[in-house]
Amino acid sequence: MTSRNTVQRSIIEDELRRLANHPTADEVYEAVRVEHPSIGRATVYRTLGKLSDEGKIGRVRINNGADRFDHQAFAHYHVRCTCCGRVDDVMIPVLDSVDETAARASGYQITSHSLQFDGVCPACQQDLATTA
Amino acid sequence: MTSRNTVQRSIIEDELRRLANHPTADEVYEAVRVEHPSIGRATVYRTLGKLSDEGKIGRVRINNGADRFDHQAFAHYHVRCTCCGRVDDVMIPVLDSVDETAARASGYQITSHSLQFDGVCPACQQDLATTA
DNA sequence: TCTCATTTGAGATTCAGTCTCAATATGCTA
DNA sequence: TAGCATATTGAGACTGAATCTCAAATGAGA
Repeated sequence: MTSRNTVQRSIIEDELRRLANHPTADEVYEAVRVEHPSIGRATVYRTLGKLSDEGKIGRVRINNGADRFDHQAFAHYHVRCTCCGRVDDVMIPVLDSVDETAARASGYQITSHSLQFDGVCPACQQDLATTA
Repeated sequence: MTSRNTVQRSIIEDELRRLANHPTADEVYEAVRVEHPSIGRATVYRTLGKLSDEGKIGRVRINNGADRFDHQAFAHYHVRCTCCGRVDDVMIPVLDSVDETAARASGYQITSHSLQFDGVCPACQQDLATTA
């Protein structure tokens, strides 16, 4: 018995799936609280962390901001809009070969890499264009 | 008059250059304090931030840890050892073309990307081999 | 040298996340 | 189906990193 199926765990999983678009742990917490006010903040943080360790969900580490969670578990990259903060998927092929290249260049045994883009989302591009 | 040459600023720059290997802001602060105990922590954080904004030094954002600063300003990637936490340079060519690819895939106007490797450094590989 | 906007230092504050620990709930065993 | 060992929860304290506030100090143009 290493991992138990608790009510909280499935509530949190469901909420993440419902929110769909890369919420922070705190956003999940607030969303969950609406229906289940007794759930604790630590539980949400703990559970999201555990689920991502188990590979059931993805965790997107944001430079200079709270981690975000992704109901899609498979490996893919992300962009963050530097204007509004939203985070989207970037569906380009995963760069497998860079790990090998980096290993040769550094002497490290590379276990993974993380690649994140910064940019301006379509909506903010629009806003900037009309404001200017 | 937008930016002044203060004593503190050059002390901090010198110390970063002396430390050479990707210290955190707090490590720079502690190092600076040895010779200049009156310098403030906020000043060190502020100054390192400003220098990196100006492009005079590099800032390495570490997943799940304090930012590190790099006296080398030109763009290059980094690896972090998951055992001992040290950070090293990865001297491989910068992937310019991914920005274009990501822009097409996402609709974002990409301004930059950050790529960070995780792995095991040569020293820790050695340790693991002898311990096992 | 005067003047004044920029910068500093000390400490409070924020933010994200983890830890503690008693109480609770899960699920194995009988 | 009850008993039990232990994993998990919830509340709030705590941590680490970084920023903010504001009075005092200081750089540099005039």
